[in-house]
Amino acid sequence: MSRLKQITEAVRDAGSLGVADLASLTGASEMTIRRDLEILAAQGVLERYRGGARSLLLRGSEPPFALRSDDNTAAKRRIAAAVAALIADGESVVLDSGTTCLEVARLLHDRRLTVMPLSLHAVNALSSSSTLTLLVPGGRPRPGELALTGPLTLASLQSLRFDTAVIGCCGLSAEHGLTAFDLEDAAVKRAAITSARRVIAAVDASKLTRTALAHVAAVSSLDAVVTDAESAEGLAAAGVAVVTA
Amino acid sequence: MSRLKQITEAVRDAGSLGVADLASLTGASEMTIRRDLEILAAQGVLERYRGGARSLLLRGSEPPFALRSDDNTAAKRRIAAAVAALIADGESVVLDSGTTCLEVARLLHDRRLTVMPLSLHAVNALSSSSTLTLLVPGGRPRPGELALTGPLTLASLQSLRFDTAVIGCCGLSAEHGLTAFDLEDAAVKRAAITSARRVIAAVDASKLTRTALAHVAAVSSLDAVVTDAESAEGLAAAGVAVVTA
DNA sequence: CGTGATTGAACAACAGTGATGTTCGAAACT
DNA sequence: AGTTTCGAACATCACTGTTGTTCAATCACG
Repeated sequence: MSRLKQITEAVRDAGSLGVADLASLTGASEMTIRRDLEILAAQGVLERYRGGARSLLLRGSEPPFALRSDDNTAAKRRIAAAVAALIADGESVVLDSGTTCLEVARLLHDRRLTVMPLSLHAVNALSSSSTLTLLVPGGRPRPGELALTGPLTLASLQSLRFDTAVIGCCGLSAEHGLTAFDLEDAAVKRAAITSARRVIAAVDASKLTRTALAHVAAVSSLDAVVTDAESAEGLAAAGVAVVTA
Repeated sequence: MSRLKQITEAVRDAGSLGVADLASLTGASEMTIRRDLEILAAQGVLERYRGGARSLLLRGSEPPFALRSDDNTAAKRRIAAAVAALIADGESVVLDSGTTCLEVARLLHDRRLTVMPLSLHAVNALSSSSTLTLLVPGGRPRPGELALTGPLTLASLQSLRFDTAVIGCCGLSAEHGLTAFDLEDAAVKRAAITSARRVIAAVDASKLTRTALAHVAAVSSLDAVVTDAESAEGLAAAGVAVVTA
């Protein structure tokens, strides 16, 4: 586990912690801790005060992108591979934001497709491809996440029709459907689902036990769920094709 | 001068050249030349054949972004600084593609502005800013240049009104006005100019002696021209404020 | 179909970059 | 005023990316 994540979690659990505490916890020098705190403060994870830092992470919010990106990479890669296998050459695809979908983007780099990613991370991963047609939606990128949101994004989606939408999410359950932490993100995901003929959700096991604030769509609007969890009976019962990666 | 640019120009001037020729010309090993040719072929600069490469650069087209980006940096920085000085805090700015405008983007990173860049390079340069409101236009990024073009870009521009447009160009003269190499780019530039109250052109001296294929706008639609050239009387006579950086 | 030239994969050497620790003067809190 | 904390500057180290070398495979041409 990276030191930044270790610090983030320690500060979150304790509410606030001193620089010396974090130095002895991580084994790094105090100077390094200060540099880390500066980075994390810039990401909005915590707030510095003289001698230490206090957490800014609310319950029900998400740790920032940079800290999630190398979480569970093995599972994400497996899920992403299964999603990529469901997509046929020549299709047009709208690709949601988030770390799992970013892995999907990497696997699509050399395919022959039309792709509209909903985050700048995925745009960057794909912008060097010479085989696919890359479409960038308009919008305001949320800091860190770089997920595109707002009226420009919605307008871009509404003017197009895709074969497939690949949606990541923060929570998924048969009862509450697809949920997201961010309200604007939820609106974008909804627009992406509406503009696609087929909807694939890419969901790692941890998401199946969680429900986030904003409702995106009912399970019935999904065509397939790709997951690494074995226990997805609830979803299968709701009439969705469950693909286990 | 970088070896890649040296190779590009040598091959362009000779039409085609052998690997051994390029190795002795640059002083690098043949293996390195082969690796360079692979890179340049991927950029569409040239075409490889067994034993050498032949140029694909047409007269009237532009060398790719990666090769222009560290050309004349000193002049570009000066021009960019003068442009940035013309922009007041709180303004909304649409920022054209190209290497000069990318320098402007870098200088705007910590300002309090609303900025819509027309190339992904500038988007990336600005996406880590916490002070400015970044708007991404939709569109299809042109390979290498990463300039956004197409109907999505035009729609994004048409739905907004900016205080200032900062336009780079490929050619500028009192007689032929502002010109660009790429037709789609020209349409985007035109839309940017239309959607802004004030138009600033950022033009290094080499552009003032050139005219490119696509007409963008007459000199009279510009409010100011920022350049490093001394001899801009023609433009001043046409009624434009000329700022010498 | 053979022969010589060309290619690219694999490895080694090297330089440039980024991360970490240490020191020390300046700033901040008590 | 005294103590603590902070961050700039420099040294060190690991790592990454670039270059060169070697060699087996491939290609073009006679």
